Amino acid sequence: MGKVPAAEGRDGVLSRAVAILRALAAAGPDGLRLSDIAEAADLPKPTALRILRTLQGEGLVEDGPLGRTYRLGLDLFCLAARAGNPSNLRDLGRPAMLRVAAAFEDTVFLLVRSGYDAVLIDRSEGVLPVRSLTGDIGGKVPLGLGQGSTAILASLPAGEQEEVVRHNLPLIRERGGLEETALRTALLDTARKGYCDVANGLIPGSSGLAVPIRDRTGQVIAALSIGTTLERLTPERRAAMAEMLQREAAAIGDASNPFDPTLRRPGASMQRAG
Amino acid sequence: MGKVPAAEGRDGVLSRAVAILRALAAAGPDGLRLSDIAEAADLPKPTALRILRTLQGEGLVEDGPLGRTYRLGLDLFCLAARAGNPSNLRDLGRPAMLRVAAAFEDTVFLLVRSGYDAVLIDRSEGVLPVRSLTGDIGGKVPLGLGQGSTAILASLPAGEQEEVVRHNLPLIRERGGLEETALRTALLDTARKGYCDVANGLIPGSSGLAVPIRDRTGQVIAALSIGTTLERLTPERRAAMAEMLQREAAAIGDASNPFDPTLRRPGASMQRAG
DNA sequence: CGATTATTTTCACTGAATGAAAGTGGTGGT
DNA sequence: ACCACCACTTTCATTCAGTGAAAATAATCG
Repeated sequence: MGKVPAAEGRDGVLSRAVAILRALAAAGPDGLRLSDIAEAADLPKPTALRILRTLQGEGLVEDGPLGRTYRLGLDLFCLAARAGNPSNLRDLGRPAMLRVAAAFEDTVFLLVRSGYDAVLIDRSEGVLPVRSLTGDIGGKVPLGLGQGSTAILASLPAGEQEEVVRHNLPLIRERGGLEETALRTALLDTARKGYCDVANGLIPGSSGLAVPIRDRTGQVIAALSIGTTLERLTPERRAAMAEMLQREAAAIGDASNPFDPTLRRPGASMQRAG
Repeated sequence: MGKVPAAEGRDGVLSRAVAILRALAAAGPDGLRLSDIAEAADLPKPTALRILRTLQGEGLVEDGPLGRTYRLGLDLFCLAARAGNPSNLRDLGRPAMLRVAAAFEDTVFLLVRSGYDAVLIDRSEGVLPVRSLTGDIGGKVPLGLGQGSTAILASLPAGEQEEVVRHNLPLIRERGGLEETALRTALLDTARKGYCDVANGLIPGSSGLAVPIRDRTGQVIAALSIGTTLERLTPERRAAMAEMLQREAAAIGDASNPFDPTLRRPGASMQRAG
């Protein structure tokens, strides 16, 4: 009869179903076979099968390309397309992104913070395809890896920033980002200038520039970022980009709803508005 | 007792949870209160609450902007970002879309068929923002409304096309599309030319051009579409666009996996591989 | 074709899910 | 300040949805 509040039970069909969905998401578009799913979600096969059938009935899962495989379905895509829009950021940001992309003909990214990560929620392509660290829309990067992500980290309150840095440093190092000293310098630099242009050159020749987006209470909620190449990032363009990004970011922040609990700190996961 | 196979039960926590997710998706980014959710999903409040809590624990649902509201969470967005990629179409299509967008500086859309509808699964913006019928990524249009959607419909086998037309005509008419005669003419015209440029002028001044994407078996699976304005659609540009779209669509189709069961006909919704 | 491995069905059991009812908290009217 | 109202939350006895071992069936491979 443990009434432990944080008893993150892995039982209940619902949690199991979500585990299956996660397993399918982790797999590619070719899908997974029942056995793989059962193993990945740590479920007996009959149970996995029953859940898959139900999900399939709901359209969230569909048959994969090769016979007897399963993958995430179109309905799930449609359903979730309207998710991940905290403070209406996606809608508010779209026009700004288009303007920036049109002005510089480079790719523009919109990232929101989620715990220790930043999630890419929108993108507007420029003339040349730029590879983003997050992979595609919906992808995550640890805060501190890449310009947008670093712009967010640099704008967090000191305590929170410290916690995130401590948590993410191993990940950042592992993925070829900055060392601790360089990262801390970059954070200070970003905070001072109001934009981030550290070349944590993960993709050789690539670079970018990002600014934090703050709501009206001053809390960082997102970042607006440009991805480009080193040679296109001339001093003049850099200045113009920084100026425009800051202007657009301010406009987005002003328009966003300040009363948004999505800025939950990573540590405190159970604040009830009691 | 009842062993009715098609007993699409609305019971089972899973189905109930999905009903709740659907309700939340239908609501805007401001979220819904418990009472509204319970009503929308046709569930008693305690049940709805319990499910919401579990979903929230999984990150699929989060607190809304105003106190005591719920909305779809970021995790759902991340999860589903990798869904809706039948035949790997999204990945295969991306480079083609970028090329087309760069060539004409107009917005490019990638639509896949889903039953009686077409779903927008990707978009690459041009210089001027074009409003798409589907709203945003993840949005649906009935087949036969808009160029991309019509390109798909025109390429279906006769019987299937007929069924879809009969099913969708009321919807199309209601939403300001073509009348039956005009639609049928447009379908023939599209099939003959290999691309669709009917100006079912839903958005005045807007127009576009679309081609079907067929897999190697010849089945239509998607459409590649350009959205532009009437004055930008000069005869020369139209010809160049049609040529390029057809070339790119053919390349995508050749690269796609032909053994994909996603081309399920709208009628047969319960084909079990027994 | 037979051996192996994956999928699916069956079924007796059980605890997860249920929802009526009671309790708590917050909001607005006077 | 008070009360009346409505929304949210907790409790708990009931029961049926979910479970998974085992067996049957189907696919795969050498």
